[in-house]
Amino acid sequence: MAQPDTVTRILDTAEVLFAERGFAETSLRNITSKAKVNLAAVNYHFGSKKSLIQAVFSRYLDPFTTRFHAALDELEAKHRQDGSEIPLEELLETMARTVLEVPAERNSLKVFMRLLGLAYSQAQGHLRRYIQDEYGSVFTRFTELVRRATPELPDAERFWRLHFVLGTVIFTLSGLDALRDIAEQDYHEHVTVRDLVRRLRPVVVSAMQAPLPEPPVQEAS
Amino acid sequence: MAQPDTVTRILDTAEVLFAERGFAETSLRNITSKAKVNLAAVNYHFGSKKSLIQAVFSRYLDPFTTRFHAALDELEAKHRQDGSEIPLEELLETMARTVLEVPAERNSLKVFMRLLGLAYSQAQGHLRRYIQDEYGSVFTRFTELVRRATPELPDAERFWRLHFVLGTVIFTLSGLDALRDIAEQDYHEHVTVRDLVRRLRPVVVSAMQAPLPEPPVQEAS
DNA sequence: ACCACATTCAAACAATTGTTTCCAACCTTG
DNA sequence: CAAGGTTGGAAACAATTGTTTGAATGTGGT
Repeated sequence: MAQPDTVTRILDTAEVLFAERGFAETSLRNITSKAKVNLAAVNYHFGSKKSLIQAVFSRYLDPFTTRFHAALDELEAKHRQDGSEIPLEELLETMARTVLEVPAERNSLKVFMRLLGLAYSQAQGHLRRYIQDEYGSVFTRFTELVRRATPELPDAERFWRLHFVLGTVIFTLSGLDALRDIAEQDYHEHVTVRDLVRRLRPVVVSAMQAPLPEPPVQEAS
Repeated sequence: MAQPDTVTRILDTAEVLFAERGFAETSLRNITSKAKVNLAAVNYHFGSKKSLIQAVFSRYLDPFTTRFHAALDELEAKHRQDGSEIPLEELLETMARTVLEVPAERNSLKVFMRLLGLAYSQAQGHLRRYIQDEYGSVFTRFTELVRRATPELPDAERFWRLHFVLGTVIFTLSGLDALRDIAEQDYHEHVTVRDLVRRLRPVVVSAMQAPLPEPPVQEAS
C-alpha cells in the first residue's frame, strides 16, 4: 500500500500515544509531530482517524489470532490422539503463552493490553464492532473448548466466569504501570509482566473452578 | 451553594453521559442541552469541566466512604467482643453490600461502576489523583482488615489479588450492558446486577484463597 | 420601592480538532 | 531524458471544543 517508513512510523507512534492517553485525547497532530511525519500523512495513508485506530489493532490482533488458531490446532491434534479432553489449565496456558508471544515482536505487552482495555472502556462503538466482527470467531472457538473442559459448569455460569477472568487480566495488565509503582514503593519488589502472569495463573484457575453460587433468591411477586 | 434545580440537573445529566461515552467524548454542550440549562451554567456553578467531573464522583464516593467506614466500625466492634478475627467472606460481603446500597439512592449501580472503570482507564491524571487523595484512606483501612483475615498470604500476593478481583468487579459491572445483551441473546436469561453479585461471590472468594503461585523461575544471569 | 446579590442567558472568544486542498518533490517507466 | 503517477509538505478549511463576557432576570431584605 505504501512505503514502510511513514506508515509504520505512524503506527508505532500512534499505538504508544493511544495506549498512554486514550483515543479521543490523542490528536493527529500529537501523533504526526512525534512521528516526524506530515499531518496529512495520516489521512492520506489511512483515510481517517477511525481507520488508523483499527489499523493499530489489526497489527496486534492479526498475528495473535493466527498464532492462537495454530496453537489450538496443535492442542486439539495432540489430544485427539489419546482421546482425552483438553484440561482447562492447558487451555488457559495456551492462551497466556500466545498473548505473551505476540507483542514480543513489537512494542510491548503493556501497550497491547492497554489497547484491549481501551477497546472495552472507551465508548468507540465502531471499534467494538470491528473487533467483534474481525476476531470474534477465535474467541468462540476458545469458549467452546473451555466448555468441554468444564462440563460441570452451566453455560451461563461459564460465560460469566470467562468474562470475570478477562476483566482481571485486562484490568491488571492495562493498569500495570500505576499498580507497579505502588507495589514497588510498598513491597520493594520489581514486578515484570511474567511475574504477574505467574501470580495470575492459580487465581484464574481457582476462579473458574469455584463452587457454584447459591441459586437466585426468589423475589416475592 | 446554589438552587437544587440547575446544579443537580447538571450532575444528573452529566453522570449519565459520562458513563455512556466517557469524559472527553462528552462535551459541555451535550450536557447542558440535554439538561436544559444554559451552557455557561457549568462554568458558573462548577468552575470548569474538570471540577464537574470531580463533583460527579464526589456525589457517589462521599456517601460510599461514609457508609463503608460505618459498616467497618460495626464489623470491628462485633468481632472485638468475641475476640475473633473478621473472616474474609464477611469483609467482602460488607463491601459488596455497601457498594449496592449507595446508588440505590440515585441513578443506578451501572453508572457508578462505569464511572469507576473510566476513572481507571481514561488517562485523566487529575481524577486518579483526586480519588486517591480523597478516598484512599478507606481503601487502606479495608486492605489492613483483609490482611488480618488472610495471614497466610504474603503481603505482595494479597496486594495483587485484591487488584485482580477489583478488576473483575469493575470490568464486569462497568461493561454490564454489552455483556448483558450477549448473555440474554445466547442464554435467554435476564441478568440483574444482584444476579451478577451472586455469581461473583464464590468466584472472588476462591480467587483470594487460591494456592500460592510457584516461586519465580530464576533467570540465568 | 429600592438596593444588593445570585442566577440565567445569548453571544462571542480563542484554541484545537479532523480533514482537504494544492503544489513541489520524487521515483518509476517509456 | 521526459512523462506521469505517487508521495510528501505547508496552509487553509469548517466544525467543535471549553471558557469568558456583559447584560437581563430573578430574589430577598430593609
